[in-house]
Amino acid sequence: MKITDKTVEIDGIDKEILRSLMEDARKPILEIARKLGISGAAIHQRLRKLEASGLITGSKFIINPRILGYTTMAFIGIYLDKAMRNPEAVKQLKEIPEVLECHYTTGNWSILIKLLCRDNEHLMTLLNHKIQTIEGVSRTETFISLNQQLDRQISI
Amino acid sequence: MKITDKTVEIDGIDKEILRSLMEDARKPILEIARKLGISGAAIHQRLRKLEASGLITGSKFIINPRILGYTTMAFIGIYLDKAMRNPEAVKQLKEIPEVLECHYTTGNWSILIKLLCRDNEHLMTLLNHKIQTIEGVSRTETFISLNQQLDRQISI
DNA sequence: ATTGAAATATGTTCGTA
DNA sequence: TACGAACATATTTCAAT
Repeated sequence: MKITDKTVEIDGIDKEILRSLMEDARKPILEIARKLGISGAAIHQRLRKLEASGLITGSKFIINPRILGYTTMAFIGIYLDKAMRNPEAVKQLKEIPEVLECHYTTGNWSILIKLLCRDNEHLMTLLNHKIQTIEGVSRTETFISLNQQLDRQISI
Repeated sequence: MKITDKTVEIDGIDKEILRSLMEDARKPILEIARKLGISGAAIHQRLRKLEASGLITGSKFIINPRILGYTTMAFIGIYLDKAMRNPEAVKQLKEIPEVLECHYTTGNWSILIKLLCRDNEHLMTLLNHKIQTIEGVSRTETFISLNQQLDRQISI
């Protein structure tokens, strides 16, 4: 990742295009073009510009993990006993597929992770056998998400 | 949201389709079809089935907030002084566009939120003027993400 | 930056196996 | 489920403004 990113100016039409595609990545460009009253070619060119600027980083299908039996989301604050071992600990955390996010944070912990597992038993197994066993991990604090009320990107 | 979701069985071809589209929602179905050696119509039919099952919930363009000047991500644990006021507090949190996630959690806090702001000053303004001022919020604990190492969906 | 038109590629439906 | 063919749309490029 770059150390610095150049910020970019976007106008109202760019915003409309982005809002449409952030909501549904497969919405046809021509449909957006008709809605905005400009040509498909214009949208196409603006999208190329937005991609070149680095603002658009890709697109994803979003799946509902519950349908696969993953119903328990949790946040775990991790205390590491030596700062030197942080990169190695993070490397091992990344290898756990249930770990979805991993942040170095200010505050009490060295690291905060978000993870998604099947149920509480699965969570406990991960904690005992995959996370607590990482060298340098001295202690963890677990917060189970009882109910996620919101999940969105930044508003444009 | 439904109280219960029926879990679903998916085969290896479904997984390949999903993996392709979770990585790039605009990848042409026909391209996936060629890669897997089956017809486009078959993929189309499988996608309809996966949508009907609720496993696919949509698709999104992913944008890089840094390009818009949003560089500071933080987690905030919120103590609420009366459980009765939780729904109203959550409602007000949702109205803050910088709040990306909001979870009821076990543990010390009533609520954990994830938010994205321009810089530390913006974060402080949000805390003082938008979050601490919500009725029922007694105390907050802020953890700034110094570096996000990982951001992904569940692996299929 | 935007347009329309042309060329290419994809999405979608349907009858059949 | 999967296929292929037929049809409808969308993407992409380009010369012109």
